[in-house]
Parts: sequence; C-alpha cells; structure tokens
Amino acid sequence: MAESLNRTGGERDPSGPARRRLSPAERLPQLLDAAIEEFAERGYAGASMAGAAARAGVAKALLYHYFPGKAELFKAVVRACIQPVFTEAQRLVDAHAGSQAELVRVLIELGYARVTAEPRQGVVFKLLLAEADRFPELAAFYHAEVLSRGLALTRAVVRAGVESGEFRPEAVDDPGLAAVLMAPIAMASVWRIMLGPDQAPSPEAMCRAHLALALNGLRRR
Amino acid sequence: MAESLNRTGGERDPSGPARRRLSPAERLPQLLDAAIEEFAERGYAGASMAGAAARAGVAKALLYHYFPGKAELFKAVVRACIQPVFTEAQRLVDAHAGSQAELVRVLIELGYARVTAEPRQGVVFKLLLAEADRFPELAAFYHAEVLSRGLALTRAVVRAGVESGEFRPEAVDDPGLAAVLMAPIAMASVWRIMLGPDQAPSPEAMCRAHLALALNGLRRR
DNA sequence: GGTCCTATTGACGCTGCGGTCAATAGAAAT
DNA sequence: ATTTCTATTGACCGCAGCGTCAATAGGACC
Repeated sequence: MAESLNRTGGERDPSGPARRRLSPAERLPQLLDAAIEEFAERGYAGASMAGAAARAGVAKALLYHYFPGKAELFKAVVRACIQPVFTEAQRLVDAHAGSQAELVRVLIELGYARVTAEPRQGVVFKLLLAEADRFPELAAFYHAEVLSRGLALTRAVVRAGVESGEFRPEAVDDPGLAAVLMAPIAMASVWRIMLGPDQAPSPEAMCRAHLALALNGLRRR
Repeated sequence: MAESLNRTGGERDPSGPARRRLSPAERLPQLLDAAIEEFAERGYAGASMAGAAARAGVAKALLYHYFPGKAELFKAVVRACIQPVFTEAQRLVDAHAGSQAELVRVLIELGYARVTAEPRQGVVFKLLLAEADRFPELAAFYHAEVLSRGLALTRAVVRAGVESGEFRPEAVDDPGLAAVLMAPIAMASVWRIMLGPDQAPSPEAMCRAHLALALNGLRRR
C-alpha cells in the first residue's frame, strides 16, 4: 500500500481558451465543487490546493485569490454542503399535517433516503467527523449547525407526539432520546462511505428496523 | 552556522540521556503507544514519523527499523487497539445466564461504559472511520474484525430473545436491526471524540434512552 | 477604441516529511 | 577482555505542497 501519490490532478483543456474571466458568482461554485471532490478523495491533510485548483481547471494562485488559505477553503466547502440538509427536514416538519408517528416515519425515511441519494453529503459529513477534533472552530460549527439543530428538531417532534398522546410520556424532552434516534442514520451514512454500498449495512434494511424499533419503542403502552 | 563539520554517525549527545538499548519486546509497545498518540492527534496524513518517534523519545530511523513504513505502522496501531473490544463483549455473552432482555441491557451498558472509560479506543475508531475509504485493506479489516463481529453478536442475542419468547418474532435475523442497535453506541463514541465531553450528547443519557427504546421496541406486545 | 478594474497566471521560496544509509555503541556470549 | 550481533542514531536526499508576488489579460464602462 505504498502511497502512490500520482499527481495527475485534473486535466485542463489546452485547446480551449485557457483563460476565461468569470464573475466571482460563477467561479466560486466551480471552485467549491472542485474542492469538495479533492477533499473527499484525499481528506483534509491529504488534499492539496494545487489538486483542487487543477480539478477546477484553474491556477492554484486563483484559489488564494478567493480563499485566504486551505483552512478557510475547507470550511467554505463544509458550509456549502451541510447546510441544505436540515432545511429540507424543517420544511417537512412545518408542512406536516398528520399524526406525529407518521411524521417520525417520514423524517426517518428522509434521512435514509439521503444516505443513498446524496453520497457527496455523506462524504462531507465523514470528513467533518474526521477533522473536527483538529479544528475547534469546525467542531463548534458542526455542533451549532448540524447536531443541535437536528436534536432540537427531533425533540420537538417527540414532544408533540407525547402531547398528542401518541408517545410514552417519559420520552418528552429526554436529552438522550433524540441522539439515539438520530444516530443510526448518521452511522448508516458513515458506514456506507467507509465500506462502500456492498459491504455496508443496507440503509433500506436499517430504515425498516429503525422504524419498527422507534415507533414500537415510542408508542404508549 | 555554516560549518558544523558533519562527520556522519558522530558524537554522542552530551545533553541527551543515556541511549538505552531495549529488546524489541520492550521497545515495540513504547513505539505503538507513541504512534497511537501521534495518529490520534494529527490523523493519518497529518501524523509524521518524526513526531511519533519524538513522542517515544527515539530517533526517527528507529521506527523504520521496526516498521517498514508509515502505512504498516498505522495498521499495527489499529490492530493493537481495536481487537480487545469485542473480546470482552463475547466473554459477557458466553458467561451470561439470565434473560435475554437482561443481556441486551448489560451489553448496551458495556458499550456506553467503554465510550467514557476508553477514550483511546474511541480515537482509534474515529481514525478508522476517517481513513478507511482511502485504505481498502483497512476497510476490509474493520469490516471483518469489528462490524461483522459486532453484528453477528447482536443478532445472536436478539435471536435468542425471540426464541425464548421475550422479543417480537419479526426481529429475528433482521439484518438492519443489529446495525440500528449498535449505531447509537458507535455514534456516542464518535460524537464524544469530535466534540469533547461537554458538547457531545451525554453517553449516560443516551444509554438510558437507548435501553428504554430498545427494550420497549423489542418486547413482544 | 481607450481606460480601468480585477480575475488570472507562472514561477519561486521555503518548510516539512517520508525514506535511506553508514556509523556508533549497548549488551550478551565467549 | 574481546568479539559479535543488532538496536540506535544523526545526517542527508528528493520532493511535494503551502503560500507569495509581480506581471498579464479579459471584460465592463465610457
């Protein structure tokens, strides 16, 4: 397993007009996309600015024109990738009309669906896990923007279910319960990223089991 | 400092403490310990052989005397750290006499206890998550030695519970169920490593909620 | 067309790291 | 005490990668 750091990078097209000048509004997403790819493939420390630039078909120095350095680029990538996740969940919650049990089902299914449908998000999530302890700022960001938000959303749903009489009253505002409910979805994503779709536990199977266990476990007896 | 007359090999270090010669049996654990620390703190790519050597109070070249290279050192570290985990769980299962529900409780409590009591194990676990997708060999190792073993153990316990009539019969051999049952413990460990004991969801609270949800959810109705 | 702004670039400095090597020196065997 | 074996070391090599800078050129605006 010698590290064959083949610096093939991205190929630029020498035939085309090598140097097109774009507005930042157009260039930024390009750079972020390329950076996601580079970080996802090599990890934070393993990623190179030159590699990211090459993937975008751009000179390395241009990256430094848009971002102060590697760390800031990384944070920008994370922000761009993680934020949409909970927006959708919140939308579902706000739009929901039926029973709370049904809402729990919809949310859990949404989570597992994203695991299979949005691998890129999973990669960034894994990257975040991998690097957070070396970047306190990033850990704080993750805590505030991802975990806290997810936990708050989950607790709100559970609380509503308790108040409507569907769920066991002890479940209300249990600080650990929300975490236990979210964790399998997060792990499904992590496992899939690290082991690949074949070896990882099937998200569909986990979804079924998760639904059965959660709804059974929450239900008032 | 142009001329320090470099005679190779050279003079003994007067400031340095004695250069003690140890048997490999004594030196190896030292090196592994130091390497764990280095990898844990900097990640795989970020860790340096020189750093690991320095932590062990040893010259970098000595590391290369014991390990062929960085990759092998890393694998040795992972092996030394992960293997004991499931041994203990298996021992508990084999020694258990009471009801299956009680066994589930004991195993879940064991998992969360280790999360707080063995942070080093958690660090290696996180490291494994972080690097597995770049080291197919390592991913295979994780799959065979950690995940598969844990899943098999969990399924066996659930199956026994179903056969004894304690658990819902649908739970038997559900491939997703075991994963869903293990995931919160794994995530508790990951969260603790990435966020620290203060910000991470409390393992004790998760343990309580996990027990309630799992036992309630598994129980025959 | 001319002017200005700034997106864009290639080349460079420098640091740090993985890996190698010949030389040195504990300690066990004789 | 001498020999032998090998654990241990400092110095060195080559290179990859971050960050910098002065110079260039694309396009908007008049």
